[in-house]
Amino acid sequence: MKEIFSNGTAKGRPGGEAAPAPAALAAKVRTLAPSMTRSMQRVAEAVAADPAGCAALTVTGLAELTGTSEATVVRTARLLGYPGYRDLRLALAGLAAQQQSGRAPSVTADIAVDDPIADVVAKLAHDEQQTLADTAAGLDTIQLGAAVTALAAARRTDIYGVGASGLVAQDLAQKLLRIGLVAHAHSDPHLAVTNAVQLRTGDVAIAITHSGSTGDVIEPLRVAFDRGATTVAITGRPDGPVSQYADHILTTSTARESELRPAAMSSRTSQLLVVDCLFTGVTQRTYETAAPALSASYEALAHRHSPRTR
Amino acid sequence: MKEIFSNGTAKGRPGGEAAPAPAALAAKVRTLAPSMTRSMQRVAEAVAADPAGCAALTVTGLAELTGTSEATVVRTARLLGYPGYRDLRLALAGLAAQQQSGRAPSVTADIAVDDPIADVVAKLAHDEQQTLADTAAGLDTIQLGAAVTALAAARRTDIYGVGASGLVAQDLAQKLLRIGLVAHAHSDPHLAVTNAVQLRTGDVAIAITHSGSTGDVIEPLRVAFDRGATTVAITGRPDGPVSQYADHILTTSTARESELRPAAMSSRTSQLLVVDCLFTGVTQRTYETAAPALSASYEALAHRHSPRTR
DNA sequence: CACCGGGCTGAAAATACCTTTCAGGAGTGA
DNA sequence: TCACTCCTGAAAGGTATTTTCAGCCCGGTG
Repeated sequence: MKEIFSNGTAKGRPGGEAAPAPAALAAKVRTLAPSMTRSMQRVAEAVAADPAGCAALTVTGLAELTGTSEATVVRTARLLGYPGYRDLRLALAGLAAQQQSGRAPSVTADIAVDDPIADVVAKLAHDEQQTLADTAAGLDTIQLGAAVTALAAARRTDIYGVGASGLVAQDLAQKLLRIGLVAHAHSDPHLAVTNAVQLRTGDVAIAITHSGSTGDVIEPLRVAFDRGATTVAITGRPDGPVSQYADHILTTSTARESELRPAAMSSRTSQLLVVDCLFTGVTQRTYETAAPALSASYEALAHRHSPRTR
Repeated sequence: MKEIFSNGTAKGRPGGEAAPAPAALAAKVRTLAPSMTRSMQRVAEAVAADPAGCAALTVTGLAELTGTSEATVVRTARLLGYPGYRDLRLALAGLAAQQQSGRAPSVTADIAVDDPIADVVAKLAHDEQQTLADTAAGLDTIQLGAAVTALAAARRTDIYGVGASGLVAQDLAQKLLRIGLVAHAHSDPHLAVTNAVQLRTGDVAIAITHSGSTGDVIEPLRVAFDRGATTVAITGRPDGPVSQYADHILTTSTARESELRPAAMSSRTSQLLVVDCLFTGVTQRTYETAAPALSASYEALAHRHSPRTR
């Protein structure tokens, strides 16, 4: 056709969308899995389970292996952020090579009801570490940078979260207050909406929801969006309803969950890392005012600690 | 040696030598270069010089780049031990990935004011992972087990925490409520004390304070202790004042902190891991009642999530 | 100097592979 | 039950890779 280097892959990154995903493929699979259809999940699963093996297969081979069709394989590759299967396969080969050299056994079984307490500690710690690594790998630094910029310049910031995410929202609010910003966390949906109405261009609204479809936080974000505020979504489902009102989307990773390890646990870890990144970014950006504010709040609290404990 | 099948097809000969060449590609190129024709040398040279770049090219692209033809590229790939160009390209992608991973930005360094956002993410994630590892290693499983036992049998549980630790306290309370226990988090010191008075033997009181000397949480713990309740302290300073009223002490780790990474950040991570361990332990211990309670709360919340996103 | 043969080379044909289209069909909500 | 949406795979349609083959360069030879 018109292209000379048709599939050339060209470094060109037009819209600046999903990253080609280097090593964070397993994480991406887990993040996107819920939004996949059954057949696509089968493909994604096979890919995540054995990158090296899949890299050796053609589209047809992988389709047969998973009992699906070539079309489905290509669709899955697209969903994972690649232009087509060819590129997914290249990435897979890279991943396989890394694993080969990395040699990480990490035999992490699920937590069982009869696990001794020491095993529980080890497994929980390991899982949370994994969640952190996945989140860091999957976080879009462009989006993050944009959110930081907006926060640093905001007249005021409203943060919405309910349930477990509500605590994360409060954590972020506490942090931002400490560096002299005007931030408030809302977990009451009604108050959140009534406050959102006050926002205007230049202000920032942040919605935190793992599922991406929590009506109670989507509604205030929508209001803020309509009022012209800069809106940010911190969610594990970037394709969820919340995203349609978000100027910037920060994706948290979705870790394996089980009965003894509810989603709320890993999503919280992931969300907090994102929150820390936002906070640190803003602190850097506004260092001149943030540093003295931090010191001041630190000193003010010193009095609350009784006898000095050396 | 003489040629096997001059220009014969000779579809792969498994039994022979021909290693697929993992990472020793540059070496192979040098070894085989003398036996190559001029055009093939040009191709081999390009491949050795920029594996990543070549991996992004199609056979046609690489032919143009080297000023040769597709046929020559394929011949070169064969000479290097691959069945065809496709496989050489996969190997190249793997090689590129390995090189890529080789350069890890000194992630252990402190966060600087002018660090690019990507470094901030990496460093924060790394630090939190470190904190988790430290906490898991330092946690006394005997004390933890004792605390779990007390919680599982408690008539009611009060949890005290202020500031950042207050959020952790709420997190624990939320979790315990979800498995059918009676738990409440207090961040108001006055209310905490008035509630503590209601506790009696068999009940549990938990104080969360990083410094170990936060008067606002020590006071209610003291009251609870005096009333005969089982008391637990989650603190980073096991030698602090809070410990004198604690039956069980769970130690959180104190990670390196800096201006851009206040203690509150790592202490929170550490505290949350301990909280998760407590929660999981209690869930195991009371599985018969906890499991249905968890399912029930999960289902109750499903309604709060708007349109199904599949 | 003319001729010849071997084998490198790239254009083009042939094939394998990847992508797109499209219609049937399962699942869902009314 | 019916209408509807959207998943799904078969097959058509394109690209990329591989193979074939004729031309050409080069050195050797009469």
